[in-house]
Amino acid sequence: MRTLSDRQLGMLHFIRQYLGEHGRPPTVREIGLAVGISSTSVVDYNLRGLERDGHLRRAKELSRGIELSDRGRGASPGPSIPVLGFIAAGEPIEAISDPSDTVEVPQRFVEEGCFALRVKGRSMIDDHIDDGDVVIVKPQDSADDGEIVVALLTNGPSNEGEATLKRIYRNGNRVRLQPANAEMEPIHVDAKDLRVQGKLVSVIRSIG
Amino acid sequence: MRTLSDRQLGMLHFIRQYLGEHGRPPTVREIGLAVGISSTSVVDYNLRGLERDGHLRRAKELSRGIELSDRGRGASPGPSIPVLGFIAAGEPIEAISDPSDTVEVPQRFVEEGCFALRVKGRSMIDDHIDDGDVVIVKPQDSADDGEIVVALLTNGPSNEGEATLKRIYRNGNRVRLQPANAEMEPIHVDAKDLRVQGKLVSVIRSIG
DNA sequence: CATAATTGGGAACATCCGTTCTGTGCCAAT
DNA sequence: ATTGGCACAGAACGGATGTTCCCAATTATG
Repeated sequence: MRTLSDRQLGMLHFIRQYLGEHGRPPTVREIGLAVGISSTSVVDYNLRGLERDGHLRRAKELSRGIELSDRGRGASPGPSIPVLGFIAAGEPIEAISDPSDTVEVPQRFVEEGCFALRVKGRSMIDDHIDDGDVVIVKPQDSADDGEIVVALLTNGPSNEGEATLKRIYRNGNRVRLQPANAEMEPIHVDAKDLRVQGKLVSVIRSIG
Repeated sequence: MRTLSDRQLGMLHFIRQYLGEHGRPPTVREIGLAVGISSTSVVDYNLRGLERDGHLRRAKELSRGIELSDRGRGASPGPSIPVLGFIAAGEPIEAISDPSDTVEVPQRFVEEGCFALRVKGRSMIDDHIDDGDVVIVKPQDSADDGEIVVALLTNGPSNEGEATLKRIYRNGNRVRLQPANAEMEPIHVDAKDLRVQGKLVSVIRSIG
């Protein structure tokens, strides 16, 4: 996934704000005015980028045809938590450049301090977690056997930790991290080289 | 207060539905098309009436400048909605005997009047909807091709309608209902024998 | 360095869309 | 019968709006 430019971030932020304030999407020219773009073609150009990356959808040839993909529309936002990044079994969490990407979630997840990650790819398909799904993770430093956890490998090849989403199985002080994909091999690590960051508590999929 | 004419009632209803469906207000011409008014001036005329009675507000000279007043939106009682029953592709909705089964959902689903169904069995596994998942359904009477809908077959073998969850594909006035399971055959019915009750908007899975 | 790709600006175009004007039929009050 | 208000239809005006074309500046890319 590409990183969003400052302009696109600003546009996304303005669209969300405008929607909440007026209950209708802004026009291309209103967006341009708000983020300091004099030409409608440039707004259109960046809207294409945002649409391609799935941040919004557009109805062709229709005034105010912008529709934000995930988050609730307008009037009363409701409880929401930020989406911290992308995760895919076997790959590190990508830092996300869009701080305004949030999902609306049930209240209790907010109360429990959960965070959200957007699933990239279909590497967790055996658990029926599809590309684009949002997983809700409750922070905790331990987990029972067979639970799906966000695990941080502290002693990997790179010094930086890598976080992955996998099922966890303990065997003495050896730990097996089982991917949710039949074609991927499990990872075996020492218990001391692993830190559980949280446990998967919910999967939320938005259609359309 | 004056009593609203049938036309004004229909317009108000359409505006509310359009807003929920598209996230933006309709244009004058879209309203006219929906309620069977050929002239934009008549729509404008009735919109004036609705505005005068406080049912909505209008921004002057602005495309899609209609905004429903609070009275038009309907209240939002709480953060959870009841699970109405079980559903499985190909089988009717079972009435549920446990009225205490509710799911906590994002606020906007409540505002949009959604209801929830608990998935029974793995007959929708091709869409990665697992046994025990909760599907959130937004009430609407139409759907685009390929969308997953709750469809009511009004002219089935039994006189009572049967509701199923399937992907919908239109072909003239024939409709194909495609199950989400490779081992199940699609159903073909006349468009007049089918009523779309709602569209699948979200899947929520709780772990543990 | 040369070339292409990306990002942006300005203007023009076709259509969308709110508004207004004119006219018609209906109905009740005068 | 005449008047006036109401609900409506059709057409047209003008501004709003999405889209596209052409060109410039910047940044990769070979």
